[in-house]
Amino acid sequence: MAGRVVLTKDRHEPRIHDVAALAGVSVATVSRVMSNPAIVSKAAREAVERAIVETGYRLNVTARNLRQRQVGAVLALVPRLANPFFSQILSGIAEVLSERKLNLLVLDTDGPVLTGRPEALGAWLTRSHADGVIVLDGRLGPELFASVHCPPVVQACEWIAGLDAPRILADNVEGGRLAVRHLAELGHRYIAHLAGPAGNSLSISRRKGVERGFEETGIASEAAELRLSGEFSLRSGNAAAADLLSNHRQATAVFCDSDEMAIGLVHGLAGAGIRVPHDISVVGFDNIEMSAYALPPLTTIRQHRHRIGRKAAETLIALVRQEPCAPETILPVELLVRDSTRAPR
Amino acid sequence: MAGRVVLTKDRHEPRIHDVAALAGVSVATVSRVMSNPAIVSKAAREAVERAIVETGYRLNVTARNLRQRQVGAVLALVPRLANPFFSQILSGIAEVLSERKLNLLVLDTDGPVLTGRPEALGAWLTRSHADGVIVLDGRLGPELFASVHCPPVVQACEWIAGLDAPRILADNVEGGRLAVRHLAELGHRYIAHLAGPAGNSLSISRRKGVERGFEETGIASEAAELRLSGEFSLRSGNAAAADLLSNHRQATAVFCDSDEMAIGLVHGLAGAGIRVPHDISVVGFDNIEMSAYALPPLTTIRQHRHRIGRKAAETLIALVRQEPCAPETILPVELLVRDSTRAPR
DNA sequence: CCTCTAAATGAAACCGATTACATTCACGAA
DNA sequence: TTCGTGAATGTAATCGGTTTCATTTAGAGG
Repeated sequence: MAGRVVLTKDRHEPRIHDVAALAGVSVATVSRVMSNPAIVSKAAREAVERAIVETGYRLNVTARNLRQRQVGAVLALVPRLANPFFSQILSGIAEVLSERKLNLLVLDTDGPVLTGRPEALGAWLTRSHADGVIVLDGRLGPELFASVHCPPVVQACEWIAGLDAPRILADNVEGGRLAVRHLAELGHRYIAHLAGPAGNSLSISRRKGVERGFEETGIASEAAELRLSGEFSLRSGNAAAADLLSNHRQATAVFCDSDEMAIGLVHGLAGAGIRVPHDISVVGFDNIEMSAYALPPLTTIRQHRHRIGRKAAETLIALVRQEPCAPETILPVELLVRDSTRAPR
Repeated sequence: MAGRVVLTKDRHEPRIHDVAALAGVSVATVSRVMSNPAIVSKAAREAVERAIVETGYRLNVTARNLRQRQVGAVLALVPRLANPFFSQILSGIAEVLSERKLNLLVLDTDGPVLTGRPEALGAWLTRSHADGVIVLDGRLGPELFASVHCPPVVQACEWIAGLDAPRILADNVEGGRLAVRHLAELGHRYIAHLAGPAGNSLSISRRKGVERGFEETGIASEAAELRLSGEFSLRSGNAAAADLLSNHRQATAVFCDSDEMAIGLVHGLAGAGIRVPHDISVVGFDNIEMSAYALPPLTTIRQHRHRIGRKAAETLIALVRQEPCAPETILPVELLVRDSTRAPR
């Protein structure tokens, strides 16, 4: 009997056709039961549902995607996947996407395959690879996304000059301003700014806030030139300590463009016998989880990375659906005062 | 005028058929030029290559995947995407995958869509969703992966009891042993162990190493019951400080199952006026980047997370290709001595 | 010149779904 | 009875490639 052997290994996975045959309907009806049950009669629907269970049928997503000319996935371009800063944004993105049954694809733009030849990235920026792209790397060139093959793009956190795609940003200007005002109110007049790499979009905005803070508090002349730069990392923060001590001895406080740099800086200062906040005050940026547990716990500017990720994903989905969406969304930041700042001696 | 605009949006993207027509060959030849150029004549190949450039043709990956009955993607199941620990493993995975032109799909098993109903995960564990799965979450049940629809699975870091899939692990036993021996050699006899959640596979292995260390150094009787537990997080490490101080005052050293717990613990102890390593020594596990910059810099067990990720991806690829692969791979760990340990007072 | 073989190529089936369009049917109105 | 209408369903085209298999072609050997 043909029907008896059901569980042989070599029999192919059940397809929609098999379900249809067992339920005694056409494949179109089976498809409708899965996508829009309301339009099929109760009898047929139940027969199909039984047949699905009985055959152990699973939809082939690739086939559906081909027909519907979609991919069912969104690509996230992250500068350094190993960096905790980004993982929390990704987590926000992942949250929204999985609600929409979309997959999250991750590409490390600093991975060995891509480094050195950014044009290789172009191969991934295709409508057949992803329905949309979320860029977290501000270093990429705008021309990469200019191709007609490139799906809709949203920028989050950092932004790319010349790229006309919606941006989801923290209020970096306000963050810089808050940090400086906090320090100025404590009585600091010589405030150094440890920024990111030259040209980084985050640092540019924050610098603007810093200078606004200087003006508002009337300390522009003293503080204006106390500038350092790093690359957001612990290591570069640590290295900045030496720079600070040799070139900017008058500084009594440092505002850092990332918590990691701040923690690295504190470490470096400690190595030179300088204690925070006793000798120098330090303010970070980001409020990474670690900052609350650092010694001393770090005063910092909190940005809601998870929320940025969520908003970026939501904006991208709107963009893909051709719904209207704001060209720029700025999410609020707040100052968290902990123990790394106090009045200068 | 309708005809005037040549580059209208509605003209479909070029397909393989268009390339073939322009090059004056069949679609089969075009396909061969892309997948196996060696078997087509030089003349045809060059004509096709020209046509590809001229039309701006891009392969539709979905169509190819459908025909080849593959997905071109690997799914990583991570417990908490926002946790820096996992991002570095992911980065290793991503590296290998992109070398092989495979996509990395990420699913946060702690995301709001999945929490509370792990069976929802089953929908993703299908051959049509991914060619393979890398599980980083030891809390999932083995039955999830037992379905005939589930693609090949590899476990990394943590492992699931009862799941018969290759495992890529750090040498956790040796890590526990190294930590204890180091402390014992410094003269500690009352060594507490701050483990992960009860039943966690990592903690079980490390405990085994800890006890081996106790025996080897002859301190089993003193140290055996100095046990604490947390959940690998900063917060739980911080909370463990109170527990330690109220229940295990005699401890002069603590071995923690993660650097994050260790840093949280140091923070909690500092709040109670206990200084590390002056009053208590602390050893961590993982060697997260931050541990070198903590105050004090943390003595810890280094595990090569990036390498674990790479190895996991490589193993999965072998598995998918039905090549032979080891059921268990153990990667070495090493002790890094920094400043959070010293002889007891 | 004929035969044989290997290389190059093309026609058409195939992957597994969705969906446009046609068809059937039941029912109420004319 | 006849017709129109809308709901339910089925047939077949379609998405865009890959790959099997058959055919053509070129070159070597007899």
